Amino acid sequence: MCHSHDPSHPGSSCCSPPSGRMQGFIQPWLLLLLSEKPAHGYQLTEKLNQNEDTKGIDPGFLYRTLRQFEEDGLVKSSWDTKGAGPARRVYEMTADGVEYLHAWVKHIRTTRKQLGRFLEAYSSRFKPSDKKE
Amino acid sequence: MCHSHDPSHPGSSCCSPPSGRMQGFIQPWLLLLLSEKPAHGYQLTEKLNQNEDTKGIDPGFLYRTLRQFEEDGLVKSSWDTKGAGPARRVYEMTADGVEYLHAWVKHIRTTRKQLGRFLEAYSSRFKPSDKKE
DNA sequence: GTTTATTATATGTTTTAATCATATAGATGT
DNA sequence: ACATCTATATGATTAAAACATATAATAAAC
Repeated sequence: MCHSHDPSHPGSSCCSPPSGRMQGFIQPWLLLLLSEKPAHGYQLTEKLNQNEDTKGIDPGFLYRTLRQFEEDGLVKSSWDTKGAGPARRVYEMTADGVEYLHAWVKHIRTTRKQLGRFLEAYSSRFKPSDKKE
Repeated sequence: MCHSHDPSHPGSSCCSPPSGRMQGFIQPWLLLLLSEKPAHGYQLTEKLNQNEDTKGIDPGFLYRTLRQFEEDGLVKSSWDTKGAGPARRVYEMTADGVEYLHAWVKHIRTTRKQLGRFLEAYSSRFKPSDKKE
C-alpha cells in the first residue's frame, strides 16, 4: 500500500515514526480523571479534549474502553437520569481501579526511562561531544 | 477471554498496563545500530539481545522490518557470501534512513514529554505535597 | 558419511489495539 | 414537526506485533 515513500512528507509515509499518540496512553488518563471524581463518558471526552496530549479521542474507543474497565472491575457504573439531556452512565472508580492506575504508572515510568536510554544512545552517536564512559 | 481479573497477578490481566515494550520502539534502535555500521539481521538480533530494553525480538518481525525499511528506501541490502555459514543479507543505511532516524527521534522526544506530563498530573493527584502553580 | 546443531533468512496465520463508520435515542430550541 | 445537541453504543476495517513454522547452508559430532 505504501511503496511511495514521499520524502516531502517525512511524517506520513508507512515507514515513518508513528504519527499518533502511543498505545495505551489514553487509558491511564481516563483512570486518573476518574480517580478525581466520578464522571460519564461525554464529560471525560470534554476533559480529554482540553488536554493537547489526549484530545481528539474517538467516542467508540472511549465508550468501549469504559465498558471494558467495568468488566474488569476497575470502575462501576450507574445511570444518572436526573438533570437535562439523555441519561448518562456515570462511572466511579473502585479500589482495584486505583491499584491498576498505580500499576500503569509504573509501566509508564519504565517506558519513559527506556525512551531516555534510547535518546542517550542516539546522542552519543550523533552528538559525541560528551563522551560516554 | 479475560473476564477473570485476578488481582494476585496485577500485571497480567487483560486490562492491565501493556506488558511489553511500546509500539515502534524497535525500529529506531535498528536504524540507530545500522547508522553505526552495516549489519545483517542475525547480527542485529544479537546486539538487540544485549540490550535489556530491546532483547527477545521476534525474528519474523526483525526480518520483515528490515525488508520494509529497504522497500521504503531507508536501507539497501546486498548478499555477503564470503566467510563462514550461510549467506547473509547485509543492510546498509541510506541518507533517507538517517533522516528518518532523526524524525523518529523527534517523535520519541514528544512521546517522552507526554509521559512526563502524565506523570506530573498523576503526582499532583496522589502526592499533592508539591502544589502545582 | 550421516546425523545433529548452528547460523541465517523468510513467510503464513493469528491476535490485539485502535480507528473509521454508523446507529440509536432523549431533550431542547424554533 | 424538524433540526440540533447531548449521550451511548456497535459493526467493520486496518495496522502492528506476535506466534508458528518453513527453508537452507554450513559446521560439528559421532
